[in-house]
Amino acid sequence: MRVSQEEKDRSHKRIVEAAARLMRERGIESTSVADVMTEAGLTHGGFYRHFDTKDALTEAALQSAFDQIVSEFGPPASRAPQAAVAAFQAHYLSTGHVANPGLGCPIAALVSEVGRGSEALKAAFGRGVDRLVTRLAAGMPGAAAKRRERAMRELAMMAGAIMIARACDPQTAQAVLAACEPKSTAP
Amino acid sequence: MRVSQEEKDRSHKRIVEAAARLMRERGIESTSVADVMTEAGLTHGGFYRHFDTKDALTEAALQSAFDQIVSEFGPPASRAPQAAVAAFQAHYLSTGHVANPGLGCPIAALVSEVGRGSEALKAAFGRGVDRLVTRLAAGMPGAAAKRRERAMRELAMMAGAIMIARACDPQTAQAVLAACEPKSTAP
DNA sequence: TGTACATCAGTGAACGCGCGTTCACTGATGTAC
DNA sequence: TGTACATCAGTGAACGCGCGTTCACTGATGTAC
Repeated sequence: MRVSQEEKDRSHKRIVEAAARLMRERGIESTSVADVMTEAGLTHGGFYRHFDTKDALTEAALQSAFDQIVSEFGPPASRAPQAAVAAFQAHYLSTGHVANPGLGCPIAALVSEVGRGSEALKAAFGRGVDRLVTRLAAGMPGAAAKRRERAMRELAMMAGAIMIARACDPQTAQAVLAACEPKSTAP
Repeated sequence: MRVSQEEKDRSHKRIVEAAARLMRERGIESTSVADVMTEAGLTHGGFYRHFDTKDALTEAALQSAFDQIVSEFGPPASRAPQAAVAAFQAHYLSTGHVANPGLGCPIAALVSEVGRGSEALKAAFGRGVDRLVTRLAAGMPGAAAKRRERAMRELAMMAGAIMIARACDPQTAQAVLAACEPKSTAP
């Protein structure tokens, strides 16, 4: 039974958001099209009215996950970018983030599988990384010329720490998080 | 046709090493038992004379990959641990490492999938991380008490950088590697 | 505004395929005498 | 040292299962008049 255009748009959004969450939780390969459709309240057959292939869904889900994490910075015109970055880092390096990949950083959740994926997927990932680095760089201390570099270093370390924490026993996980916490912002 | 014990031992080693390489290249899930056995010069049916399950092979492969990367440090009694760490870091953050995951760091290649794996797998991974951190810490500058923490930070950053470089377009990849290179060892 | 009809979102069965694992079989190895 | 036999590493066909994708079908939506 055909549904209205608005209803279809709502279904589309639910599908993408379900995929963004499930893929971060279980990995891209381990998330089936049928799982995503069930989570979206639909049956698997209707999937191909929304996407040509699972790959296309993966790209949309990746984009959606980056949108979400970038939006957690708050509006870009914020008056206190350094405070925003500090809050982001504290939130990022939390045990909550380790335990809940489904709503967490897409880099920490999907980077490996994207690295083995299509060029289109890598391009989308690169764009997401770029957006995140730009927001981080805006709140970095030090010379403007070096802020972007520093933001990349911080992001690599934070994402690495979360992934390692997820892949180890709780004790080692805690040690990694503690080691990577920002202490003072350099003398 | 039954083969000698020594022949079986050689087969076993070939299976584990093929798995360690293929799993780092393609990921654990995307590496089939049949692929591994073919690579080892055998047929898939014989696999279960060596391992009870694919999970058991994965654990052995992980161990083997960590053995390999730790051994690249050279003998532990080395007189120049700081130089060994500097060489390790330069080698780690190279484009060659980005392009060849099969013989590279198991953290950078497998951390995500291990994070979704069994507790046994995580325990093996944690042990590997520990060994690597210990070797790195021995060559870290600064107070002894802080060396281990610093080694963990460096390892998280280096592994994060390699993974991000693998998942982006070549241009972004190069920028990440450049940003994470050690410059000077602090004043 | 009302009617007739084409469109198409969603359903659920079906497809071909690759996977991990099992199994009957082969024949060289290892062991008991 | 030589013989008889049990063991078992490796082979290749087969299994059941879940996957991405296709398809015929349904009936409400959207459009043309």
